[in-house]
Amino acid sequence: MALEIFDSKTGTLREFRPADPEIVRMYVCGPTVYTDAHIGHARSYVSFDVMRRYLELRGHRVRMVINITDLDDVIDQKAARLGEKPEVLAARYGERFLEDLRTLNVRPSYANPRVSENVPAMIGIIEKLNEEGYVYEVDGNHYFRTTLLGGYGQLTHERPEDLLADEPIMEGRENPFDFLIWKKSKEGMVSWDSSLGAGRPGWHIQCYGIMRGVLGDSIDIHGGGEDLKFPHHESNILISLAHKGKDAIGYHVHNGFMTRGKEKMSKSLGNFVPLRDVFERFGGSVVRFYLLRSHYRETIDYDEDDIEKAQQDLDLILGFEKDLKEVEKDGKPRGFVEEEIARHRKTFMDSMDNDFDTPGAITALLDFAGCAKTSPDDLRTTEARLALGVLSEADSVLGLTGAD
RNA sequence: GCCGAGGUGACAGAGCGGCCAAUGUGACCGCCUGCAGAGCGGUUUUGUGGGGGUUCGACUCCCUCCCUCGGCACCA
Repeated sequence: MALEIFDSKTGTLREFRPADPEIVRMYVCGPTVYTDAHIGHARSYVSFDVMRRYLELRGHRVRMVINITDLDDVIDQKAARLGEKPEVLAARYGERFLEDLRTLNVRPSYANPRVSENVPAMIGIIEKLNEEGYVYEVDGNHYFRTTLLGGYGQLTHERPEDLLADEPIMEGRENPFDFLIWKKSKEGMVSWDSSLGAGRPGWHIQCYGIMRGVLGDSIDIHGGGEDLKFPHHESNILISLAHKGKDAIGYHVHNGFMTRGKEKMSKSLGNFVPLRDVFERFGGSVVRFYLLRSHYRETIDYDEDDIEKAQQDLDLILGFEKDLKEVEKDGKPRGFVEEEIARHRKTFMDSMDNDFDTPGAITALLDFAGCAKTSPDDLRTTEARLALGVLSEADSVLGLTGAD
């Protein structure tokens, strides 16, 4: 069976075929680091980590990049409020974010580039776009001209006019979809020199610039939360069309949201759950397992009772593994036959092939553990070893152990 | 309004046309135990949002309606 991935752009499952069979390139939009991550962030990075791990189990080499957005107005604002330098504040939260990823047992990325470290590459792209007429200035700020290309709305599957709010925000722009690509420098802002004057790159070009700079001209998977589809990823596609004449993304993948009391977690509603609060009660492995009990595109309504259930399921699987290790050593009967082992492995892999269906994959493991208890056959050492091999594969994908 | 994703037992969550509506949790009953827990064995909930259609046969495909969540310019 072949791996199929749901591509947001086509809205369909598509068989996964990387541009370069040797190396799969993944780029996941990282957080803006002005505060600590919440459970929703964890969900996103765990989801993409599992994809990466599964691709690796299938024999691919994967270059996964999660960027860190350390240049942004909200960072500046918070830093000003605290009376510290924006770059210091961003560095601190950036480090804390990477710590959180480790706690969640997210495999180390190929790179975690900061926006601030990649500005020269972005300036190069912006200047080129400017020369080619894609950029115009309004009051010192520079905007990307979206109307030249058409094709806006590819990800959202909407006509641009339907995307408009009641009162389009113009701010002197030619078109409401045009976006800030170069923000002019002002007091307290970290800035760079360019042919467009002193300033810094806008959000959309930041991601695009890093992606191209670190991974090259062809990215297999571009991921992020579903809220990033519009306008962020939509704008990224436009930049790519202007810059290279095509959208260089193979598969646009978006994870679903965390809600709390059925409402989206957000700062304004005050219902977000800081990840570090969760870690006080539950280990990283458990939180991770909890998130993976739902498919990555489903909405998860945050519920600590469910985390406790996840803990129980996880204990069941880990207990099974422990039993197997004992059997492997002393041959105590406990068992099933080889066909059972192969069957459960197949279910696991088939589930993962189905757009990374981790709930199905986890079920296969629970079923595996259950059948081992009730089967009348004696388990031989060789079978224990086989079964442990399957669990080990599963663990390499789900990352059940090794965190905390 | 436009676009997207969904609606399966108490909860989570599979099923991709017949092989079981899976699996785990919960609850209940036993065994075990000085008690409890763990473990083991067993039992359990009028469960597939409504209505049409296709089919010998639909949770599974098609149409339609209802409902939920999300996006519509800060957002993972």
